Amino acid sequence: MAFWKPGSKKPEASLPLSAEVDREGPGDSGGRLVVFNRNENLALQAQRERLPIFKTRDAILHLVETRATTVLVGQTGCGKTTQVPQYLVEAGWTAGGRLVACTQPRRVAAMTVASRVADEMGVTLGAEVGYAVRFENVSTPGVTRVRFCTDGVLLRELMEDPLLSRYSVVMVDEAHERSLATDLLLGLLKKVQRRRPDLRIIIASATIQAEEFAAFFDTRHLEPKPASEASSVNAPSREPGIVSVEGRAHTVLIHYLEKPVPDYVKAAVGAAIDVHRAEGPGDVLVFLTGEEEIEAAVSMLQEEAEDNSRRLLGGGAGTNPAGGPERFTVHPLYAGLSPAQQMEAFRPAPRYTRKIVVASNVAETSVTIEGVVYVVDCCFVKQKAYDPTRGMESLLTAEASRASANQRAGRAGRVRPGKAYRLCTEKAFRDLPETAPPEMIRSDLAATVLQLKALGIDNIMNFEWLSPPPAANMIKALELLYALQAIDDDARLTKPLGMHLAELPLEPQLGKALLVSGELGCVEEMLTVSAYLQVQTLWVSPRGRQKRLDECRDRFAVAEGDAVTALNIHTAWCGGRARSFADKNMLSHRALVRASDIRAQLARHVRRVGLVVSSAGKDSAPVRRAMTAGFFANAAALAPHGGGAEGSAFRSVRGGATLFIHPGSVLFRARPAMVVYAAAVRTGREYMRDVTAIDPEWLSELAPHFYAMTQRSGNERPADAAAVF
DNA sequence: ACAATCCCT
Repeated sequence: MAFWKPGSKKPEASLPLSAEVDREGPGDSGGRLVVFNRNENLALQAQRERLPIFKTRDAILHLVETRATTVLVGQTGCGKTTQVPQYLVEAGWTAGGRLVACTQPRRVAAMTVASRVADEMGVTLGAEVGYAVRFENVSTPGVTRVRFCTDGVLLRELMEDPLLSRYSVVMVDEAHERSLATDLLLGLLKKVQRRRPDLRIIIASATIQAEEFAAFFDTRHLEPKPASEASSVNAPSREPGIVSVEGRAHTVLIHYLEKPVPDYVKAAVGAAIDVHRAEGPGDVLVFLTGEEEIEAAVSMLQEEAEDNSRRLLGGGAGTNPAGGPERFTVHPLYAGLSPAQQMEAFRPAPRYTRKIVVASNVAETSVTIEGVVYVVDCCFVKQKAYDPTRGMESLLTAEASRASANQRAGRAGRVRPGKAYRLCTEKAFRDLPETAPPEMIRSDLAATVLQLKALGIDNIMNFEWLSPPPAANMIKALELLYALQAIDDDARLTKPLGMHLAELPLEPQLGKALLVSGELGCVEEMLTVSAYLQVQTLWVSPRGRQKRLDECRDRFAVAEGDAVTALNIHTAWCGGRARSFADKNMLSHRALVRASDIRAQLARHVRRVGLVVSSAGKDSAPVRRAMTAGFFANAAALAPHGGGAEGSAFRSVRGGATLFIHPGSVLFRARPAMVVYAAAVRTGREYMRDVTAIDPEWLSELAPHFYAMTQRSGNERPADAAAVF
């Protein structure tokens, strides 16, 4: 492997936090912390005390006691997620009926970590220890003391209880990931803390971002409280404390390329094969950016595996010079695969066989593959970007950050010391950005701004963002909300429309489409459409079965577009809700169940808002009118000459951009005169997804204010936006 | 000769 050069700094000094659940900890369960026979629990207690974090237990509790905010820096497997909430319980933070919250960016993490902690505390999940994720609230009012939840759930809770009055401590875990929800939550928590000095915040973060969080929460310069005020006597210091916990990960030796390579997919395949031939036992995890690359690499490796086993003839227990197996198997892993296909990548390899998993970013944070000792990293990621002038999100392949590459490398050090091979030179690596740009600054902000307004934050320009989004993104969001009549000329939330939109767990445009269905007499239908537009992978798409998929889709497809097609699917699915129905039609059973769950949740919201549930029966026009009333800003007209085999070209009504119908839409080959779309995304071309054919007349009828506004000056903005200029 | 990083209310 002459083309590899070991990194000059041997193991990475500090791998960032693993985003998954800390698994270190006592292996057994049972035993209880609130006990009458303490001896029973000695083994459990001893194991908890062996965790690296135990050494800093007192320091953590001291900081939480004396500081309003504590930043907790902890590496993979240090036990922070499972132990800190328990320390807080032991130290009395849940006395007097108060709760400790611990937020996670992902549902599975919230659920599994809650279950783990309940085991360690010897209580039933849902009693003293519970969790809350969308559709599932496993907790008991008055009994639950520690509550794990997604950060999205806590954000919603903030709308009902703006001071989070039930909580004594909120721990925001995996904060270094800088997801939109985490950033928003941290900004709001800072605000809450000003009115509730007793609220303690713990931010669990990777090393490189600890200072940034600490600086953000440092409020020593703000309004020193008069000494006469009783509450200030015991008020904690406004200077955040930082505490660092050592991890338990094994060292990972990093290798770099001596020279850059022109094709990283081929290079990744070559590196995986080199590792297989030269290294000892242990599975290989290869990071590439997306499905196309992954499938290409898998087929190359598959070919090699077949040649390889032909060469080996029988035998089966052969080893290479380093003692590694001679045989290997190959598995793709990305979120678009069905659960059954994903399982293949997790199943341990047969004896005398090495497993090579070629994965997307799912394997960086969301899931862990046991047994990985070698990582190959292409050092690229697919990253969302937002173009405010076009109101369009795009997905571009970008350089990975060093933090992300370190996280990937860390996947090799879970079971024993490992090795990581980066497909770039060491110099190129040093030039990579330290961290990825926070999601907040590259996202459509309409829903975020709406939520802030609903929380009474009227001047969003003055909101203390952890990373302020570009002004253009905020203006775009305000313009859209204004056009939807969710905010008025003074940029205040309208009543009741704006309020209701903020309460719905939908993007504002779709929320508007759902709310107007009351007047249009198609609430039943719009509940279904709204729910189906929320699920991403409705169709199963195994490679090489494109024809069959098209046939299946044609069974439900109608010329009115994807929304009306969803109605057909839902009606057919409701016939028996059978898995066999899903399989027969190449639909994802899981997605159908999820759509039904979302539909039920939306139905509850809609009833609370006072909509009378109505149905338009077989007439699709009201549904398409409702879609127009929500997505009028996303209208596009068939271009006179455009298009060919790649689909018809359209021109956006506002802006005149050239757009194509996404190949996944039922209207891909159709040529409707006018459409509205729920989302536009740029990959190679600019594509419209979730497309509905409409009557052009409807635009001026259902959104006169918007189209009149565009014609008059094209320039009118609500007050909040105007203030920037 | 057509497309899909990843999460979440």
